[in-house]
Amino acid sequence: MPLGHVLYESGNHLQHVYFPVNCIVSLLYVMEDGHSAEIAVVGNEGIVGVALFMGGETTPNRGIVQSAGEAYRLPGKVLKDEFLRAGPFQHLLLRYTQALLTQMAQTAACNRHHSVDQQLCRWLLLSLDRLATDELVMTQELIANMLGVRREGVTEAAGKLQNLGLIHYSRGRIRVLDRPGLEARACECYRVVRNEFARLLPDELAR
Amino acid sequence: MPLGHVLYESGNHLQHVYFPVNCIVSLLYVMEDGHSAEIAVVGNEGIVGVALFMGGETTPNRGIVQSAGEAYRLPGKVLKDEFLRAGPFQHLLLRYTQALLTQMAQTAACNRHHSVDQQLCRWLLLSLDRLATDELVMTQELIANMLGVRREGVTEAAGKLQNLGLIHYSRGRIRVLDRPGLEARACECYRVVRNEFARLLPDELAR
DNA sequence: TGCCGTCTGTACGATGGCGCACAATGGGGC
DNA sequence: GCCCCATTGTGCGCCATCGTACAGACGGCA
Repeated sequence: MPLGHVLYESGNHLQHVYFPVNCIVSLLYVMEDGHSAEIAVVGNEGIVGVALFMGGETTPNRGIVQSAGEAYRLPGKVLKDEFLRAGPFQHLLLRYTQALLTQMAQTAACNRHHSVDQQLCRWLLLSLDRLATDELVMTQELIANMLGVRREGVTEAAGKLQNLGLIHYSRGRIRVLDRPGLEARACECYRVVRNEFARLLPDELAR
Repeated sequence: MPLGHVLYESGNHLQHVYFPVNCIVSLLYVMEDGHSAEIAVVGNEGIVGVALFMGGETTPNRGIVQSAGEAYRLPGKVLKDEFLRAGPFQHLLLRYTQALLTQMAQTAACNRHHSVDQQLCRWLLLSLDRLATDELVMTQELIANMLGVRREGVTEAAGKLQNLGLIHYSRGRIRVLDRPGLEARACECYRVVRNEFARLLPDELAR
């Protein structure tokens, strides 16, 4: 799964679902004028394509690989059959979907009230939680797309964080040096989402 | 269900689910500093308390009556038992939940990119779609809480709409005079949400 | 009829983010 | 080892929204 690969496009009927292993997938809404905003981010705790088992077949979003890596792909039909058996797997999928709901809700609130600085911290932490490393391969331009802000805004915010010694970055690589420091600067949204995932999916995160 | 009644509070375990008949319920996230933002709005097409059957029992949101009226209340256990029978009712609930996902996603994107003017139009239309009348009983102060903006911002935006002859309001009552005109001024977000609800819940809306 | 409290209108400086333009830097490819 | 281009840094004017403050206006109630 290379960086930037589009798993599905807004409105297209999904053929497969994906279980990220060591990659991250962003769910993005792309507006008519080309602006975009990240709705949620999915890593190995989750599944890309909940619309398949929820019954909608498609959603008005784009699924795009935000950090390269591997993922399992499963034909939609296989997943749907398994889902319909109404076993523990179904419950797991539903609990994950609720966690996703929370993440989206929090994104909405965060977009309304918090500064770019805070959102960048939240975003870095959420992404990092879904990877095994402390390094992200990602240009500021791409981060800006995700957050739905200007690239310059990200440059400025990231500059502050670097000056504070919280992160180090250069040409498309961001390394996190002080995680607790980042958390302290992030808004409550990060914590709310993290706690809700921990509550709903304790086993998944323990793996 | 009186105006302002809180159906559930952030983090509380839900005891019941509600099926609005002629009222509207807002799902609100309230921040630590007291600011708030509406996440989604539920009318007679939907159900309040999806967390119950999704398996989470609770969500970090508040459910509050935004327009007085009546609703059916069902003990959570009854709904859950029915849900577990995995019949058409389950499918309906899941499709509704997906529609809710779309509404939240669109709210997030809208909060990021659109002006107060546009969002007010979207909000009025979404609320109106969930009522039988063309009049909302709601002060600008409350609308501001929902949208997560200043009351003055709503006053200004509403003033423009009134000058254009699209709405008429006075002391807590808003009447919509020109619906197509409002739609024209609303951002794409309204249309996306409406279309998605129509696609996922054709029968519900036809009632 | 008159009062009072709620609701709406208006003003003003502050500020954060936007759009644009362009400079500086550094890494990979030749 | 050098060049080119992707990436990052910086500056500037603009505008929407914010916070605050206070003035009008309407309507229910005494």
